[in-house]
Amino acid sequence: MPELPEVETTRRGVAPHVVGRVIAAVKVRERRLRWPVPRAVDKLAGSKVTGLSRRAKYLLLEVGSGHVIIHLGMSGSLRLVEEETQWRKHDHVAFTLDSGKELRLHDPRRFGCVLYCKGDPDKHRLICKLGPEPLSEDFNADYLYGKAKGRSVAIKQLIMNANVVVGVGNIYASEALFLSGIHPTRAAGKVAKHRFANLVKAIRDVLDQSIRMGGTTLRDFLHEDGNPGYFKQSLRVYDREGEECIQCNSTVRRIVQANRSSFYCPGCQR
DNA sequence: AAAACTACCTGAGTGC
DNA sequence: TGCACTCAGGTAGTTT
Repeated sequence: MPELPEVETTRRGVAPHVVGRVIAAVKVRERRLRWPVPRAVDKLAGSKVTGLSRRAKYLLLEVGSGHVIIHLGMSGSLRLVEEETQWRKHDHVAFTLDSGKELRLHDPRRFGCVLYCKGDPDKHRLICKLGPEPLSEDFNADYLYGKAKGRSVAIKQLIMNANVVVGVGNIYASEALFLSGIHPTRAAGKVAKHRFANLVKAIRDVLDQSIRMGGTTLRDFLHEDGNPGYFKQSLRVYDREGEECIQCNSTVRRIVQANRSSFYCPGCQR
């Protein structure tokens, strides 16, 4: 389940192999992703890739006149393979490069997308309403406090809301709340003002650490080269229900919020 | 406006 | 072994 660190790790792994290359062919095997892959994507054969950036969990492949917007959904991954490599089940889209390599999107659950955006991607409907990047200076204690003020929604749901801040998925939300000692069900508006600095720092730290470690691996995430990341072992509460807290003698609990698992320590988080 | 809920999808895991 | 079932989760879109 790619979260922001996995997407960033993918971007860094893939970029050197695609930027500056010409797309020799586009192959679409399965158009039915979250939204149908538009024909405009097929027509990019012959275009040069001039950049690969990221906004939230969207990868933006810059081509001559616009961008290919790629989202990995929950089960997607991008791999670079030789053009002759046998297609795997659930490989849906491939960009063949003039180097002979191919960038392939693999996504069993097909929650991801491959779209084309002409012009400024920041104006695209999927991107224009997004909140700040968590690692940018725009995301700070004052900002988050302002967003939380008067809100009754649980703090965990607030930090997972992409209109508030992007890139905080289910795993890192639990981790960041543990690090900052905040109970996941606490109403956002009832979190004391002084705690937002800790929460912002925790979100930054957990994402930054994960990027540096190459992304968490859980279930079906694989790096672009097919090797798993190594962050799972350093998760502090996520998927540790029933285990002892790493910093007190309490037992990690699992609850369900908005149909998602939340893990927390009842001793450390209030 | 905010919050709650639904839909999309497949594979892994569990219980019978 | 196989079937039925639950769960996992990002996020746009719809309903309350």
